[in-house]
Amino acid sequence: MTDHPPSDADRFARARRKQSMALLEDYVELIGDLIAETGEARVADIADRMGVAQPTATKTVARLKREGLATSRPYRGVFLTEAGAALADRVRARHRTVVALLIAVGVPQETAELDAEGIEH
Amino acid sequence: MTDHPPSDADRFARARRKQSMALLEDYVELIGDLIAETGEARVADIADRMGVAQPTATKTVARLKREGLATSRPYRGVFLTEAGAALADRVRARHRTVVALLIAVGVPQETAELDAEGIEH
DNA sequence: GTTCGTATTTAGCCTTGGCTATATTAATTA
DNA sequence: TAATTAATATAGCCAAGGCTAAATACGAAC
Repeated sequence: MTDHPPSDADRFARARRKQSMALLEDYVELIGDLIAETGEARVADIADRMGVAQPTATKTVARLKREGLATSRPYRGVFLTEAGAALADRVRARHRTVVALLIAVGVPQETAELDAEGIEH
Repeated sequence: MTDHPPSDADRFARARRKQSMALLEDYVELIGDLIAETGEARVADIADRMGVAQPTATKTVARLKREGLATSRPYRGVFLTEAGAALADRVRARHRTVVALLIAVGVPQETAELDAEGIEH
């Protein structure tokens, strides 16, 4: 046993769980980018890049902290924990892999870049 | 103007909107399947196939009705409107296209079937 | 024609991910 | 240093998509 063929229900449930991680991954990756690019990740920049109001970013950062992926000092920047940085690396690696795969398969580079994010999740 | 390169924010916003349609599409497709297979789409069957509690299915069906995609008579089955049936057709067509594309690219059939749903959204 | 079991709905709660408006804190500049 | 501005945080709202428990309607069987 324990090798049922996956039912619709199973697959939908899995998809829901995946999707719930996706936003956290986006945030963690973006925070890593911002720190790399500008030396710090401010909530305002995160909100701007995510296309979201600033309080929304604050709230999601709070969630990242709850999940042990980030830390922050009030009115100071946001920082990744080791777990957060590791996750950001994994996400970035996956991103590169998917883009490479799409290009290998003949998708134009620009399109590949745009589509990769969607496909990963 | 109006041809900015799409910013991160734009892309994330678009992704969010897409994703908000995805569940409705799944429901509509499933309802179409159930009607085709068994002659009717009962809430209990929908809930079961979606891997969700019955009240959750009821609530989503209510949303489908609000969006003009389905109708239902209390304690009777759920039916697709013309718009709903059209959407189901589009979703199904897209599904076939994606699977075909994956197979053409060398993905084993089983994997293709499983991955298609994720990739479409 | 009641009664009983099953299907459906309703009520009420939770989390996520948005928002706006309003504090509050930090930084800058006069 | 004091005042102003900009950044962050808090409060409180909304909809979606989950859930469980309780009420209600239907259909069947007696």
